Amino acid sequence: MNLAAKEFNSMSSDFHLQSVLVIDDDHELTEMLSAYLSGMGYQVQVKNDGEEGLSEAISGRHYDLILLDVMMPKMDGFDVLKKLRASHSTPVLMLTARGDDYDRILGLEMGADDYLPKPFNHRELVARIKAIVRRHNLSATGGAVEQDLFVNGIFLSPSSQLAKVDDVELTLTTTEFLILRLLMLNAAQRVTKEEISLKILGKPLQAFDRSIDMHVSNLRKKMSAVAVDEKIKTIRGVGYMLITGTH
Amino acid sequence: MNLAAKEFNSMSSDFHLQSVLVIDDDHELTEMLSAYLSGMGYQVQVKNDGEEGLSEAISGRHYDLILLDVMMPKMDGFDVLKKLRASHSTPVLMLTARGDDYDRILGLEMGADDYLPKPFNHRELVARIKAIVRRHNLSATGGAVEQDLFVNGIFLSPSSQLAKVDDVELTLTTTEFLILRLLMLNAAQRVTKEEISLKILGKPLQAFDRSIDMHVSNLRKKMSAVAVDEKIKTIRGVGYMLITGTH
DNA sequence: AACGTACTGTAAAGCTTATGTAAAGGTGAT
DNA sequence: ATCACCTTTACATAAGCTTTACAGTACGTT
Repeated sequence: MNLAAKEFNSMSSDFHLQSVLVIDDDHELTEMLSAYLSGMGYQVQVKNDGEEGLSEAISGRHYDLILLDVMMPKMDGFDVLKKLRASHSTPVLMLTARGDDYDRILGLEMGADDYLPKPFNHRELVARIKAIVRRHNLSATGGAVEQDLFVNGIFLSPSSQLAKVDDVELTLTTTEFLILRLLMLNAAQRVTKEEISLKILGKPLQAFDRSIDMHVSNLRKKMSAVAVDEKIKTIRGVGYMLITGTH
Repeated sequence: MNLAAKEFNSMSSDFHLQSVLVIDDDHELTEMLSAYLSGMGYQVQVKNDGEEGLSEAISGRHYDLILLDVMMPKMDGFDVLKKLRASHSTPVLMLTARGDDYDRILGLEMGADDYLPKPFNHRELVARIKAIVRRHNLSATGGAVEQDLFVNGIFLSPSSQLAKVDDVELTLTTTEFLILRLLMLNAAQRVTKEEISLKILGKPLQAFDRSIDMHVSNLRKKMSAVAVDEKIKTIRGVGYMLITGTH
């Protein structure tokens, strides 16, 4: 599972965006993080010092992820993390600046899920978030059960990440699985590439970006090896749509 | 009607920018950009240094897009972007020259909506502008659900981009779909070609431009293959009108 | 009624851009 | 280091928008 997994979990049960708490005293950085993550559809809360950040983190409000700076006045990231871990197991991604005490970072096993050295670009950030959310979801299995889907001969079982077409099992990658699921959840409705990119790949669709086309192409190839009829329709200039067959 | 226009914009594949701010100290380039963008019907404002550019950007005047050079004297593009982001979320396309500080670009990557390395050609510029505006418009209208329409035996479902005439499904292009939709939203009312051109094609109607006639012609051809009665009436010298049948 | 003009219908050609996909390249996980 | 997978590149193809060309039509004028 990747970044989209959480969002896609909540899509089936309840429409509630993934929420992220950003704790960093660098206003420029938090502005940019906020803009970027909001652009990805997440609800973002920003706190610009450790104390405020901690009280927000343990306020009772739910966060799916906390981005936590190490170097901050008053209470630094390690202190925040220590106090937070006393009561919460929220995933934490630590943001470390060059020059931070690497021995301390490496030596301490305080429960941060990962470390991301500054400066970082959005690709690195997305990759780390994916990794964290995946790990966290693996251990937190008790949550909402996702419904199996069955549309036009395609069977999807999210709990086992199993896909069958006409009773033949397919081997899909996680991304392929999630795209197929998004299309099935919106069967017979247009799904834009922008939406797919944001929800599944976790990044805005860039000009000349062909990766979604490739995933869809691979999906089609795998499905057509089993069933003859077209399952995914192209809507030129817009995106894709799952064919329901009930026209 | 305003509402309809807004609704329809959210599904149009092409968006018409109103105003663009260009911030670059290269006079030659800004003149070229200004000429080119003006030629496309946009209102273009040019500032040739970072400070002026920033104050213009936050002056209160609305801009749909800012083209921002990285390398400038006094205040460079990153500084402008940082200060701008403190209060504005205007889409920004950064223009980066080879030799710009690549680490910095990576580190601050998430502040801008896209980067365009110089030198660039017009096609690439247009493609990236489109991508940015499309993204921006999507997040602005993302949740809006568009209503199905049913007029005179024609059924339109925007969510599936499906059109049926007398229960027979039609295969329409996006432009045809949008024109039909505009006519249905204004059923039994005259819709000028000028309006169709502006709203659907995103450009003013030019002399001798026959493309709308062609789209309507194609629409009629597809519909008449299914239903015998005329659905679209020509209003000579004005435009077209959807016939309601109840007259 | 005949004529002229401007507009419209539409087939066909031209042109631009989006898409499909193989192959190469890159990246994180193991 | 290897693997699995995601992304980018490159090119052929398809889709569809626009232009061209010409025939037909409305409509006012003579």
